Amino acid sequence: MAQDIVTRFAPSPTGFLHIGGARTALFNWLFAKHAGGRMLLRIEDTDRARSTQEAVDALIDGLTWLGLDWDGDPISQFSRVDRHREVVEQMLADGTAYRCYSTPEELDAMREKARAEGRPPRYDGTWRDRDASEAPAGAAAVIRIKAPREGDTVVDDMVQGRVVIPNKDLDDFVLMRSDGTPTYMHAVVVDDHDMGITHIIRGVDHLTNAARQTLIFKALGWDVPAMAHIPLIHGPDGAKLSKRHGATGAEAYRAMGYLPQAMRNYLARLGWSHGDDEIMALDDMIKWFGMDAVGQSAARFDFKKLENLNGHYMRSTPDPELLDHWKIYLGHAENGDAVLSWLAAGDHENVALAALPGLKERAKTLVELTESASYLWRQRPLDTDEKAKKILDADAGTILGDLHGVLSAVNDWTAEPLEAAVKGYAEDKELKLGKVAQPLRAALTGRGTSPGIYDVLTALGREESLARIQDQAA
RNA sequence: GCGCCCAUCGUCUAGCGGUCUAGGACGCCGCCCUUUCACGGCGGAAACACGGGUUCGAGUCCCGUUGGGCGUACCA
Repeated sequence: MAQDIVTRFAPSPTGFLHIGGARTALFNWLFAKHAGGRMLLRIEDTDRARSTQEAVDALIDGLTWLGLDWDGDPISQFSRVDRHREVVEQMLADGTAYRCYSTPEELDAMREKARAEGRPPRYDGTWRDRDASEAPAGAAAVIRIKAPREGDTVVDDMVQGRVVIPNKDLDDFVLMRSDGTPTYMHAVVVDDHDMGITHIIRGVDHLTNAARQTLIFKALGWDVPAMAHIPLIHGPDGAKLSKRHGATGAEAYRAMGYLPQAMRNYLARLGWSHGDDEIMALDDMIKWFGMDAVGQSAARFDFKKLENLNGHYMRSTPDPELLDHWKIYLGHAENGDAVLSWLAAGDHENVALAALPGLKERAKTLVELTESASYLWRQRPLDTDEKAKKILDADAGTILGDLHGVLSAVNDWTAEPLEAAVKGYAEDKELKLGKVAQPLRAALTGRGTSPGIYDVLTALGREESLARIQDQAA
């Protein structure tokens, strides 16, 4: 048996689960599942200012919603500072790291000079070989790695291939700040090593970091994990996905009425493919996933395709399950509470369940589903102001269609005559009665397209009403 | 500036030297189904960034150009 595969998702708590991060998590998850390995979760919270509990909760909330689980407890990087320090001490002792007393001003001057001379703005190694006795009294030092100045550092990447970075472009970067806290670069290496990570899967924006981290691994004499740097997700305009593109957090997609299974499928296909397969069951994704089929170019986010995929999952998700997702959505939607309390009352869940088959057929998102289901809880009759709105018949067809809606709008079939139901629906939708009656007749005589009418009545135990309606139609 | 990465229809992609007059999906257009919408079915327009090589043969390999992206912190 080969060594167990261990991947990790290591986000920094920014207040939400970035959609790019979500895909990184998904790839890590799929890769681990595919290999029967584990995925660990590590919170990169060394930046104390940004690392609030809420931010961490938001991360976990996003992952949970997407159905991405991890093994063991989330690990706080910050909690491991003692170990990070210990390793740096070791490097100091080994001579693979050294103290640097250059001031920020000196560093700035250094970079400026280098840039002016057309060289990469790097630390010039002023303190690289100086003796500690030369240190200015009382000055706080930073600890830098003593990186090789000749040769190249090679990153053998599962996605990017063999990437060669000249060492002269990788300076003696900082491992430990003057306040004694580790930098990201150092903490990542120590943690990945200690956590037994075998495969690092993250965005290409870390590719150069991969070279720097390789230097640390080597300085410590540790094995370098396998790496896979996946391409980034760009906005529809081709620029890096950012706030100005609108939704960048997973929770925003939840609030827009997308299903987690649709998100997973969409995200998986962004940068990864399996022949011509578009819609994939989770089990298939796990079975098929592999880094060799991950592309190398950035992908633009396409809402239309996501929407289409979502429509597919809306239709194919079993009603009880869809109802659960709907409730989750409502819990995060603008006016979801009102609907949620309606659902909680009486046997409204059953009413909703009965209406779902017809409703989900034409809704692409849970937002649309909520909208088209509104006849279920709207107060009737409408107040006069609302009635006063012009009763249009121009786009009548657009709105009525759903005969199944007409029928399920009736709260009590035996008490309320069909005419009242139809009238209520027409009023709801601001339609002329005739416009509703016409297709209703068609449906009742079996020529209509609306599928749910008989099913709903049956589901509601209204066989009696059904018979009556059919009589009436005849 | 320097380093690295990328480049097939509008978008996501298939393609791993000949089977490519380049396939699929979304979107778009038309037709059918349907007295609405949606779903579904059928059909259509739509791409190998450019220039050099290598080769009998290049979307596929190499180089350059152009265009994008990432990195270049005592941020992660």
